[in-house]
Amino acid sequence: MPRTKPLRKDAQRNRDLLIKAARELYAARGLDVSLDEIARTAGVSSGTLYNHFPDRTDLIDAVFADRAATVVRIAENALAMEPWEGLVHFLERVCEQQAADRGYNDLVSRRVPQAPPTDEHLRGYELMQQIVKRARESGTLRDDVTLEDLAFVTWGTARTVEATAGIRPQAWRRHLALMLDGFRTPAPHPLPEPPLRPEELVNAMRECS
Amino acid sequence: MPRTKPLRKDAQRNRDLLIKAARELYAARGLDVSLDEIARTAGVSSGTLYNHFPDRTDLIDAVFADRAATVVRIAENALAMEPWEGLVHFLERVCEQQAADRGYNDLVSRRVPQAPPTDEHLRGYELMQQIVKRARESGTLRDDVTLEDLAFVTWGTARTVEATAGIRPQAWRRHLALMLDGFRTPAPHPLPEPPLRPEELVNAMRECS
DNA sequence: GAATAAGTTGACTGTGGTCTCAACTTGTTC
DNA sequence: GAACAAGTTGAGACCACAGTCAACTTATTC
Repeated sequence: MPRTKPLRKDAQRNRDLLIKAARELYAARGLDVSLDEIARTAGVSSGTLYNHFPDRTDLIDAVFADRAATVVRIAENALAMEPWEGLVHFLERVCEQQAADRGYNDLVSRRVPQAPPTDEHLRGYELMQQIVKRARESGTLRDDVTLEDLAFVTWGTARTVEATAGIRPQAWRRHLALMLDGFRTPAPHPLPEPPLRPEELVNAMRECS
Repeated sequence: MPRTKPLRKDAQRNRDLLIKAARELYAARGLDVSLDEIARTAGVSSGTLYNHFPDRTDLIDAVFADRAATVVRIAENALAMEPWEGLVHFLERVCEQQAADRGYNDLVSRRVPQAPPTDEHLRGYELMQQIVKRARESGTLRDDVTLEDLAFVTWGTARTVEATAGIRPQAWRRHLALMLDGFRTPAPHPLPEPPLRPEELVNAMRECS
C-alpha cells in the first residue's frame, strides 16, 4: 500500500471533477474520448489532467476502480442462488453493466492496457470459478464448458451492444439467451477446439487491436 | 450502370496496385490503416490514391467488391447439403472469412458506411433466408430463430477473432459451436426479446461507433 | 500574514492523419 | 511527333490529439 499524503483541497476537487467528467463521457461514447475533451468538460486545463493522471490508463483505472467490487458483489449474490440460476444471474448482471456503459463495454472486451489485477479481481476470479463449477456439477451446465468460455459471452455481448445500442437496446438479451441455451443443452455436441487456458484468456483480454 | 470510359494504361495499373496494397494492409491490420500508408505501400503518391478513390469507402468497396459473390457461392453450396449441415457449413465458411482477414472482420461487424446493396447482396440475402427456413422446417434449428439472429454469430465471432487472433486463432470455432448448440437445442427456453426486424438489422450494421 | 509547497494554467511542440492543388509527366490520338 | 487530355506528384494546408513546461496562483503552515 503506497501511503500517499492527502491532496490539497482544490486538487482533490479537480481530481473528482475529472473523474466525474471522464465517467460520463466514457459511459456515453466509449474509451476513445480525447483527454483534452475530458479536461474541458471538467472545467480544468489539460495540464491538470496530466498532472493527476500521467497515463491514459491511470484515468481509466480511477474511473472504473469500483467495478471489480461490483462484480464480486454480483458473484456473491449468484452463489446464494441455485447453481444454474446463479450463473444466469451473474451473466445477466454483468452484461447489463456492459449495456449501460460504453466505456465499461470497451474495458471488458477490448484492448486497453490493464492495471495489474487487484485482490478484488482475484476474488472475483475465484467466485466465478465457483459459479461455473457449481453449475456444472449440478448437471445443468454442460460439463465441457469452462470458466474461460464465459469470455465468449462477454465478447459477443460487447459487439452486439455496440451494434444495437441505438436501435434495440435489449437485443443483447436475446443473444445471451441463445448462448445460454448452448451452455445447458441436453444434447451437447463435441466442441471442436479445447477451451482457452487461463493465461491465454489473460493475454486475449490484454491484446491490443 | 454508369458507362465509364476505359482508364489510361498507367492509371489502371496504379489503381490495381492501390487495391492490392489496400487488400494486404486491411487483411493484416484492419480497416483503420491510414490512406497515406496504403499509397506508400502501393508505390504511388497520396494524390493518386485520392484521384482514384475520393472517399475512404470507395477504396473499401473496391477491395471487398468480390466478397458478396463469395457469400453467394457459399450459400449455394450450403443449399446443396442437408438443411442443418448446410447452415453449419454456411456459418463456418463465413466465419473463416472473418478469421482470415481483419479488414473483412471489421467490415461485416463494424460501422463503415456501406455502399448501397448490389444485386449480389440481395441474392445472398435470399439464399440465407432459404438456409434458415430449411433448417427450421427440418426440425433441427429451433423454430423461434430467424435469419436476423445469425448476426449474433457474426458479431460474436468478430470480437472473439479480434481478441484471440494472435493467441488461439481457432478459438472462434469453439464459440461458434456453442452458439450452434444453442440454435439446435432440443430444449429451447423462451427468448426474452423478439428478433431484430430486417430493417433494424440493416441499421445496426450501418451504425457507427 | 509571510513563506513555502502544492497545484494550475494555457500556450506550445510534436505527431500523424486527411485531403488539395498547381506544376509537372505521360499516354493517346491524329 | 505535336498537341491535348489524362493522370501523377509531393509539398503543404489543415486538424485533432498527446504530452510538456515555465510562469503563475492558491492552499497550508507557522
